[in-house]
Amino acid sequence: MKFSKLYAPTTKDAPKDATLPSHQYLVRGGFISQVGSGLYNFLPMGKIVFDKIKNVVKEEMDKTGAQEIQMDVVTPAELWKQSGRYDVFGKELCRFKDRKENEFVLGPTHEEVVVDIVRNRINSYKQLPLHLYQITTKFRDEARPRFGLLRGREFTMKDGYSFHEDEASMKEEFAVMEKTYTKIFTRLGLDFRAVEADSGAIGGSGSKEFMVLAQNGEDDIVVCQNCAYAANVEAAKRAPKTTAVQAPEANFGKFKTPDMKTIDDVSAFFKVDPFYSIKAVVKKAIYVDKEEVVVFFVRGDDELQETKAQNACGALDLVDASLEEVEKAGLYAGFIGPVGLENVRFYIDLELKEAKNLICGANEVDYHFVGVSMFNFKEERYKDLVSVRADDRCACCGGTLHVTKGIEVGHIFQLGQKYAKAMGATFLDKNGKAQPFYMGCYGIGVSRLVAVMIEASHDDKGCIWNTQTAPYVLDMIVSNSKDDAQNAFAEALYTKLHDEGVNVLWDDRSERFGFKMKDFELIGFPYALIVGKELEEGFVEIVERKTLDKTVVKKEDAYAKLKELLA
RNA sequence: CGGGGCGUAGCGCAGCCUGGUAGCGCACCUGGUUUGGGACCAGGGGGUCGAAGGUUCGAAUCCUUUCGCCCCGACCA
Repeated sequence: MKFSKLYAPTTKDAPKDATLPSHQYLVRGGFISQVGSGLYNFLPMGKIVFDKIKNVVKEEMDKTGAQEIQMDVVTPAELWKQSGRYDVFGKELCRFKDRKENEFVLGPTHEEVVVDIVRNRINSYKQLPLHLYQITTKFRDEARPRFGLLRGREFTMKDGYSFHEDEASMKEEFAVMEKTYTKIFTRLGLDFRAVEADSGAIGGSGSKEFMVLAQNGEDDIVVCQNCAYAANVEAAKRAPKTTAVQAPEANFGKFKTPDMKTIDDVSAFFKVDPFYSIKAVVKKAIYVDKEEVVVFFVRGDDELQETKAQNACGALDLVDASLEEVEKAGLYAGFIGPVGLENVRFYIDLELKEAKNLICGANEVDYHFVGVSMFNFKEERYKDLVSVRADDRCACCGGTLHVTKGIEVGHIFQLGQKYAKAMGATFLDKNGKAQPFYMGCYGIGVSRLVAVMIEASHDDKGCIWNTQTAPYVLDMIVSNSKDDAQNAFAEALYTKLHDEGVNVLWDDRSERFGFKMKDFELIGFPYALIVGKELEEGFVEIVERKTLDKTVVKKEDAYAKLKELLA
């Protein structure tokens, strides 16, 4: 490709709303252009990069025997009503009606559609397992699109769905996908971790996220310094917390604690470490048909993890409860405790089970209990509720846990029979009995990966692509476009490389040297060949984008050297 | 969804407070000089000032409504 013909509108200035490097450089480098909130066009180079990433994903998926299909972006609302997600999904689900007033949705994911595809067509266990996937457009009406391609509303995802006769087969495919995803992200040259994750509203049991470690990640991940344990904070576990501080020995009793509403107030008053107190967090849980105030109890020095809390009570959503709602539920803010608490749904963190010598609210204004022991609560009240933090201990090996930022690029789920059951999709098993399918589902954010590649690899001059994903692997810069000798040398080499199928760009524009170099650095081709004034003495230069190191080579050696670098 | 900000040329902005019919930098076009780090000189094109309504002799500027975009938070399969 000649640069003079390439539509790559590069700019010196970034759009003012671009805050992340990936967003700035992809726009400045002429890869993408914004057309609306969370909506982006891919320009020629953006499309090349996108296709390269997509091909890596496709190749690895095909190797596993998964078959590519394409489902419609527009899907009838009826399917969503069958699965029950029409009401559950919330405003992210973009709904609309056609001219005949029929209801549709823009697919944010395709479990319903794929179940409809196999329903009544796969009738026997002999036809299983089956894995269908697609790489297509999705639409989610995000509350707040941001970060360019990282959180757009329209995006491209690889989503695969597998069908199985039993749980064991489902788990096998899950393991295959974990390996496959590892291959894909390794091929793309990314620094990533597979982490334990919350399944969210999609449902199912086991789930793992693939996180690229990056400063600007949206997710917090807990990583053990000692062993392989890694998890999203939403699902992270830890070894039960302990303390060296002496427990306050006291008989059970009620004490007046005027106006002491915080853990700090109370622990200072009783001169007791917050570890030995119980913190109450009041939330309003929202269900399909009702709203309800729910109380969560954790140690005084712990924090509630909201996703865990939401899972504990099975709510669609948790929001902060207003003071008014708290009072209406018969609670006294600042003096709430599990002992004697009635008529309110509540949950207690697992680590408080059988704990002794605690202080908690007495459910009476200006009073706290001391010497509380946690014995007589029902088993189902105990749930994992705490937010794991840096320096907590690993549940697997006791090592120190650290917290780092990650960008989710892949997520694999074991869905079980949830969708097949809801939608009546069954097959006949070996005993001739109708069974709902066991399903797995596996996603990769393909368009998001375009941005992630840059988030993970850039400097203050621009993008740094690797040869696997670069729009062009080599940028040939003719320093003086009026110089016949330089042009002739460049053209000969360009033609040779081009004919051999090397993805090379020839900057033949009549711009000055510095201008072309800046574009090379901004766009971030892995290598540049500079054909300049030293050609007269028989030399050209090869520049590596990553290090910006320049190597002078004899002009007749340039071809061999480039072939070696680009191999 | 709560709080805030911004819409003036392709991009980045000034002008608005105190109304008088629009300007700067970059980009673009023509000619010339230049050619190893985003050149220089000369000339030139391009904006119904987001939209609608109102006040006024007169509105980018004041008032009302509306649309869009962005930031912080909540949210985020």
